[in-house]
Formats: sequence, structure tokens, C-alpha cells
Amino acid sequence: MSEEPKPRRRQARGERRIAQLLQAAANVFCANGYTASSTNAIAREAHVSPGTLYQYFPNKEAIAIELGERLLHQMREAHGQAFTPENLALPLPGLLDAVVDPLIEFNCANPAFLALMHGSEVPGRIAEEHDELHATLLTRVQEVIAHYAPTLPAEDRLRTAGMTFAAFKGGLDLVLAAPEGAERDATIAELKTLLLRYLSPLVEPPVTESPSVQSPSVERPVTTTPSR
Amino acid sequence: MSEEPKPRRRQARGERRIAQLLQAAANVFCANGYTASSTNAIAREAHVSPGTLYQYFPNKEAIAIELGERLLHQMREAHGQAFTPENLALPLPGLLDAVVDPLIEFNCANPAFLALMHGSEVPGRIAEEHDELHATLLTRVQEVIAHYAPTLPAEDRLRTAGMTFAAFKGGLDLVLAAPEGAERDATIAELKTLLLRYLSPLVEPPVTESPSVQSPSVERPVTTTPSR
DNA sequence: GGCAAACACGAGTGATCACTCGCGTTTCTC
DNA sequence: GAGAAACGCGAGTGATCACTCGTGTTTGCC
Repeated sequence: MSEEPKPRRRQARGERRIAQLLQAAANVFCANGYTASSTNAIAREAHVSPGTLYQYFPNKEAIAIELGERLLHQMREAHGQAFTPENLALPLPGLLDAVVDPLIEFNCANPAFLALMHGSEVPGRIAEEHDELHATLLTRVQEVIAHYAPTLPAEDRLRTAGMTFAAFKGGLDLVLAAPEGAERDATIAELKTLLLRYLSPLVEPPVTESPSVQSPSVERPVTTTPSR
Repeated sequence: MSEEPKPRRRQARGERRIAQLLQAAANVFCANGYTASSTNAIAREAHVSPGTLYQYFPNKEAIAIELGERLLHQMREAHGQAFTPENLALPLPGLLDAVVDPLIEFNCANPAFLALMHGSEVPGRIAEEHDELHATLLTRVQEVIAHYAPTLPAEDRLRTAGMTFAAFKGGLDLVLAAPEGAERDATIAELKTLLLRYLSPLVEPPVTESPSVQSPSVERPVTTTPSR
């Protein structure tokens, strides 16, 4: 009935330990996957005894869930600022920069995120929340497509959004596999090119007074700004 | 020194058991991932005792390796017939059909393949062989691109091939997630559209006597034949 | 300074897993 | 049909893992 039957008062030290443990868990999960990671290994990575770990988490799954929720929250922030209305006013290449860069940035900075979300071995709870995020992102992409191609039938829009997102995920893996630096930047630019070429034929020119101008800008190998 | 210190004579019954065990292993690996699958569970799935399983495989890893090698072999056959020289003579949409369809077919029929190749939890041996296949496929894609765009610098060609393959993998996941039937077919067609729009701007018209004709056919939302 | 609660420890516990072993059954070979 | 070898079984074994518990230390509060 009551929401919090355990009003355990945490000290500052405790909060620090939790953060420390979650960081260690992220490293270990990232290296070995969820199932193959032992709680003792996480405790060792955090320079802490197994008993201490279980003072803050009731079981192994809870560690993954807490870590997953924190990452998911950061992810939501990242994509929240990516899909702002003013970005929608941008031409397609600009929008791609505005949307793709933060998402890539986040996944580069938090490799544990994909490791935790992608496996079929993760506890069900994480999978559910990941599905929610997935659905949210898909909706956003659909909205963007609807904005650029208002006359596209809803069915086509859904299919296009799904494929756009799937291609992005594939490209994201490639970006993460590339070594940081120039090569990674080039891969990111290439991913944007892919998305631009895929979506360009769909955009309908905004209704203006001049009905003749119309150049989908797809002949040149488009280079969007390489971020930073 | 000798190559085969164990010339164990297998009876027909034994070969059948092996196939049965590998099929069971494919199901279990596919459902739970490699690490979380127990050898006892595989034996149970095959309606066989744990002892019998270990009559044919020295350890758990050997099961995954044998299964992986058989799938890899089938995969090589599938992509071998996909990249034939006569397919290279086809226009780009035709080539996409010829290459994409068999690969998708294979992965639909053998979901264990991706489950075994994708995880970071698999025994090192599998990962190595998968990397080899990956490199082979990448080379093939590069050759195809070189055929369609002979003047493209090698560096660009490599990047394009990598992104093409990455996008295909992303799209493949989407296809596998779609329910079989019309929806899956539509997803496959959309994947081909994506690849076509990405690659079309690169193709250079074959050198003929008429130097003026040149229409990259990218304005219309291209529909490749939906296979079968 | 003294008390209670939060923090920290690490050896210990029960469950599970990969793998073995001894023995009985089927199949092949002559 | 008899001997050998492949096949088949399932209880058992040692290792590892998630998790606990008794005890000692640090911190917040009066």
C-alpha cells in the first residue's frame, strides 16, 4: 500500500558508494555482458567487499536495473534536446546534425548503454523500459518525417521511420567500432550521408510563392558539418 | 604431429544424434544466449541425457563452435551464390535483389546464426571466424562498389562499403523483428530502397558512345521487385 | 562523550553448472 | 553368435556464483 516501506536514510558516503558501484558495474557489464558478470567481480572492480555491494542492492538484477534507469534517463535528456521545435525548422542536413550528433555522443560516452539494452540476456525489466524508449524515439522520427513530408501516407511514414532508425542503429555500431578521431568523424559523416540520401527524396518543398525551384541536393556527395 | 589422433568411427545413429543435439543447441542458444544456456538444458531439449551429449562434444564451447562452423559454411554458400559475376552485370536494383534476398532468407531460416555471432559472450573461436566472414563480405561489397563506381577513391569505397554493410545489418534486425508475411516483405523492400538511394548517386554510367544521357533515377521512390 | 544507525567486511552457504564415471544396451564385424 | 566398440544413461563431483551473517568501524545527533 505505502510507496516506501524502507525510509533508509543514506549518508553522503552511501551515495558515493552507489555511484562507485554503478560505475564499476557499467565497466564489468560492458566487458563481459550481464550474465557472465559476477557480483563479486563488480565488487572487486569497485574495490569493495561483496557484503558492501549487497548493502546497497538487493540482488544482481537490481544493479542492472538501477544502472539501466540512470542511463535511460540521461538518454531521454539527450534525445529531448535533439528533437526541439527549432531544430525542426532547419533544413534536413541541419536537422540530421542536430539529432544524430547528441545520440552518437551519448553512446560513445556510455558504451554500457548498448551493452545493457541490446542483449537478450538482460532482466525483463530493462527490456521493457528499452522498448518504451524505442517506441518514443520511433514516434519522434515519425513526427519529423511528417513535418518534412506532410502528404506521405501514415503507413509509409511508419515504415520509413522504422528503417531510418534501424539504419541509424547499424551505423551507430560502425561508429562505435571505429577508433576515436578522424576515422570516427568520417564514419559519422558517412552515416549522415546515408540518412540524408534515404530521406531526401521524401521531403516536399515548403509551399512558397516560387513554385519552380526544387533541387533535392542529392547529386553531390553531401557533407554535413562533422560536429565540433 | 599426427593430425587426427582420434579416428573414432561414427555410426549413422551417432551422426543423427549430433544433428539432433546441434538443432537443440541452436534453439536454446537462440532463446537464452550462449552463456545463459546450460548443457543440461541442451540435452533436455534434445531428449537425451547429459552423458550422451558429452559423448559427442568435449565441452560446451565445442557445441557452439561446431554449430557456428556449420552455420558459417551455409552462410558462405548463400553469399557465394549471391555475388556471382552475372549478378554484377545487372543494374543496381537487380543486384540488390540478388544479394539481399539470399542473405535475408538465410538469417530468417537460421536465427541462431545472429544470436551466436552477435554476442560478446561467445567463445573467442567463433568471434574470429565471424570476423573472417565479415571481412570477406566487406571485400565483396567493395568489389561491387568498385564495379559500379570505378573512379571512386579507395578510401571512400571502403567507407561506403562499411556503411552499406552496417545499414544492411540494421535493416536485417528490423526484418527479423517483423512478423512473417506481407509486413516482412514490405520491410525488405524498404531496406532495398534505402540501399538503392544510398548507392545510386555513386554509380557512374557505363562508358558508351552517347555521353549526354545520365539520369541517376533517384527522384522517384524506387521500388525494387518484392522478391518472389 | 555516548548512543543508534549507517557503513564495511569477508568467510560461509546453498544452488547451479560443466563435466565424469561406471554400467547397461545396441550395432557392427567376422 | 560372440566379441568389440559405439551408444546411452543419470547419479555424482568439484567449482563457481549469488547472496547472507556475525562482527567491527564510522558517522550523525543530543
